[in-house]
Amino acid sequence: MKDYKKTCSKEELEFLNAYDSEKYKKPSVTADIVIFTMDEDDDLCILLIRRGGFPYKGCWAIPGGFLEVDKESIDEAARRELFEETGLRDIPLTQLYTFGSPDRDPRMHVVSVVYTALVPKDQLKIRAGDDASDAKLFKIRYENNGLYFRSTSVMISKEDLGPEDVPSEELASKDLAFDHADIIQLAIKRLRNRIDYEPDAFALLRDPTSFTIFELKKIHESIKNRSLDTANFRKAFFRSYLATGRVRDRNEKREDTGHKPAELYEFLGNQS
Amino acid sequence: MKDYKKTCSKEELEFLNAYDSEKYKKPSVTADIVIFTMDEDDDLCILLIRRGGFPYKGCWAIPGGFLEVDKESIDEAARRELFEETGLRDIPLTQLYTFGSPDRDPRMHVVSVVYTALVPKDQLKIRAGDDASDAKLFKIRYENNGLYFRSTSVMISKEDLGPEDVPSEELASKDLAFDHADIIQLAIKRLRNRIDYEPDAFALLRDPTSFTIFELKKIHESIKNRSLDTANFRKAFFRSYLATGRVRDRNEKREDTGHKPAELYEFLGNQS
DNA sequence: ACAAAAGTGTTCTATGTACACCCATGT
DNA sequence: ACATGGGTGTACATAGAACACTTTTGT
Repeated sequence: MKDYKKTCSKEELEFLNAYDSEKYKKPSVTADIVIFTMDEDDDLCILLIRRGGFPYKGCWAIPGGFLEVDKESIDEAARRELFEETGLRDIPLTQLYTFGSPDRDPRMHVVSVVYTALVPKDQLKIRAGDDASDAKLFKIRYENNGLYFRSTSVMISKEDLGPEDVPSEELASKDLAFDHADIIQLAIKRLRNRIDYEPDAFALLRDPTSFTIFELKKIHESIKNRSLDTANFRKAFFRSYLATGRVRDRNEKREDTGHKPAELYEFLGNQS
Repeated sequence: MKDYKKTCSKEELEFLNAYDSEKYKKPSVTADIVIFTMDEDDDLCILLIRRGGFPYKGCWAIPGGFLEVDKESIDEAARRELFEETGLRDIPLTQLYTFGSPDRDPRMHVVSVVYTALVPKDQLKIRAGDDASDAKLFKIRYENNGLYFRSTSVMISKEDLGPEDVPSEELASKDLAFDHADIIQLAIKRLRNRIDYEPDAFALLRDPTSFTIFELKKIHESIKNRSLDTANFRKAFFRSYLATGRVRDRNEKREDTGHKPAELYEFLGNQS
């Protein structure tokens, strides 16, 4: 693909060099990310950023930024945004959906390619970016058929403030910037559908190389927002992951837990 | 969303009116469509267009075009392209994926939002557009772990040429323009996954208001590229569609077919 | 002793798959 | 008579959900 100009005819090369790509009006393109994590209470959370400038100044929004034209793919732009916002690389990123109504942003026509990232507990160090005045984790809450967000008490920030310094904050869908409430709703829906047949949950473990079945179960429970049967979850785990070689039994136990020690497992990924 | 400027502060309104959206370089955005149909042999086909201009002049490509900025959403752009290419409106369109590598198009950085359309047999009247020199249906063929395309003998075109006038044409993935071979491969993969739990197959019926189980089965078979058991297909059909009210028994039979008359059914859609 | 989680077993039902078989029609 | 599809029934394996029960640890 990169060598197209080297292999094409002289006539075509002339056409390409004379081509004026600015003759048509273009939309702006952003890569945005819905970043999911588990907090200390084993609740599903998303990372939101308070907007420092217009439009929607002061509102909470999902992280994102403009595509650097001719320099990066949208996938790379999403990875770059994730790194700038969380300091994390090599996190599984999946494309969610692309939004492109002309009136999404009052400044101009913006096409947003949205990705979903699953970030492991504890590894997340939120960096409040230069253009963003604040960043916070919000628990996802479902109340009277609407979506709400409550900021987690334990916060990670630049100054490492204690829990007392960060008052709990409650957000409704309508308080979010742009169409980000719709985007988050879709991301949650997709995550819930995927969790039954994709190994997404492993990406949210504190340590995928050493975890118990109960820890994995808690992730499934908070994503599905309902409790699961222990026996049935184990059976499905053994069938789907241990028997297929995607998970290995470490033959070690998690001890000093206040209850019966649990077997530890290691996620090996999807390699053959 | 449209009334944002009416409800915001004077200060913000000044900001928005002074905002210069052209200060950053933007990519081009297109809406492209993978259009699936069944041909007379009950084989799965896609509609391809032969490119009349550079780049990839003379190569076959999926239909698509640039987003009209500030005028339409990408969904609307895809619907517009579908109408311009096939003359069909109100066809189910689902967003497939967004491609955005800088080197996809040798002219400039193009972000393509790709949609999948399922077009019913017979209703398709291909219009060779002004910028496209030719349009054809291609059967999808799987040979030695690669994807190939063979043009259907029976063709619909402006001049209504007979079958003899259109020689059969064989295409390999590498003969397609841009990264369209990858796009088509992904579209087929998604269609195959969806067919088991989404009512996509009904959209490919000659007449969704009057069809037999065998006709529906043939669509499933050509999408999955393998034959299915009659008894099992019926059972699944009764369970999934008749029992849930998404399909109605017409209490009529298809006759004069050279075999036992078959019961006719009507697809009612997904309304509650 | 008790809480908390670890871990095992049984039962019922729904689904997917394989396969054997008979039925009705036009040629 | 026969090809072609229409249509029914049985049998088996597996997956999911419900639930009862025992085990092992730290406090």
